Formats: sequence, C-alpha cells, structure tokens
Amino acid sequence: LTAHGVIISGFCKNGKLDKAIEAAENMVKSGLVPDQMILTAIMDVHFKSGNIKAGLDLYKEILARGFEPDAVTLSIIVDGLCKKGNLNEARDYLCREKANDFIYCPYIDAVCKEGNFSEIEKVLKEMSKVGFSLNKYFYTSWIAGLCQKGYLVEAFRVKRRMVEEGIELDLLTYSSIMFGLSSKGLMVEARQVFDDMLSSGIDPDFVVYDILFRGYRKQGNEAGILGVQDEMRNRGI
RNA sequence: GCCGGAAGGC
Repeated sequence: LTAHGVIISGFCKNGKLDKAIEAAENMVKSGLVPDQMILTAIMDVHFKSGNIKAGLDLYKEILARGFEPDAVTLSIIVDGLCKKGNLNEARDYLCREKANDFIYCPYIDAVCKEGNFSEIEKVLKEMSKVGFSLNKYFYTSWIAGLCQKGYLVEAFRVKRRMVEEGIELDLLTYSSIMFGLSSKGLMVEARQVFDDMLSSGIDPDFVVYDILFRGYRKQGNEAGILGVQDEMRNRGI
C-alpha cells in the first residue's frame, strides 16, 4: 500500500492527475483500498487544478468511506476554496474540532489579499478564543497583504508585534516587506531591510534580489542594478 | 533535514 502511495503522490506532485487516478484505479483492481493519504493527495490535485467540484466530490467520498477528515484534508479544502475566492464557503471548514493553526493559514492569506483587515482582527480573536496562537505564516501573510496594499506603517507594526512574541522573521517575511518598500520606491529602506536579513543569517534567494533589481530599475538606478547583479553572481544565483 | 498528503513573498 505504501508503495502505491509513493507512486500516486509522485504523480500528483508532477501534476499528472490522469496517471495518478489511473494508478489508483489499478490499485483498486488489484484489491487494495486507497487510504486517506492517497485520496487526500488526489483531492489536492483537483483543487490545485481549479476543479473545486471534483475536489469536494472526492471529499464526500472520503467521508463516505468512513475516514475522519483530519487537519491536512481540511486545510486542502480551505486552501482550494480560498484560492477560488470562495471565502464564505471556506469558513465552514475552519471551526471544527480537528482544526489546527495550519488550517487558518490559507484563509488568512486570502483575507489579507482581499485587503479585508477588519476580518483579520475578527479571525484573530476567534483563534485565540479556541486556543490557537499566531504563527509565523499567519504573520507573514498578514504583513505581505499589508505591504501589497501599501500599508507599510501597519506592516511594520505587525512585524514588531511578531518580534515581540518571539517569532523569527524568515526569508519570506523579509522579502514581503522589501517588496512593499521597493514598490513605493523606498530603495534605501528596502536595502536596509535586506541588510538586516543578511545579518540575521538568512540567505537571500532569487526572488529577493529580483525585488531589489526591479526597484532599482524603476528608478533608473544604474549603480543599484549593477550592485545587485554583482551580488547575485557572487552568490551563484 | 527529506525519505507517501496541506499553507506564506516576485
């Protein structure tokens, strides 16, 4: 069974849904029953390819087979619905016994991208009532949302709160902030955040440099552009 | 660290 699982999830990761389903059908033919992991993986592919209905149908099938939906299964559904903009529907899957803080992440992310920051405060209260604490991903999504909308002051406030709670910023947190700064043309500040990141021991990746690069290019800052290109070359990116 | 399933930056 595990061997089949490896094969099927491999197909799923490569987006070869048809082959994954084929493999699952072959399993059934040879008398094996796919377990929850296998079904969940296939469900995930449905959602990621935008086929919400197929995903939900498979979810029903999982229930019908007597599997208890666990946090992973639910979070895939929430993620799928959120990315399609069905936030209301997604909310139905949030407040369940099996929930963990992971489940909230895609929802928070979607709410942030909508710029619905009052909803965030609401969810925040709800989460703490149920006993979940905010994690890194929650904060990063929040910060990224604020930065994209240009609310940099708010973003820095959230960042400070994050640090106060002892949560470390990671590459994505930094790059979200840098994106916010550089899309407002605040390259000096963006560069400073970048240096902060380096001194906290985080290695930059292509995206981070690209953010700087675009910022400098928009300003026609030749020296900045060349500097970024040099650094990238030195790091082998 | 990974060794079958989920989330955040361009």
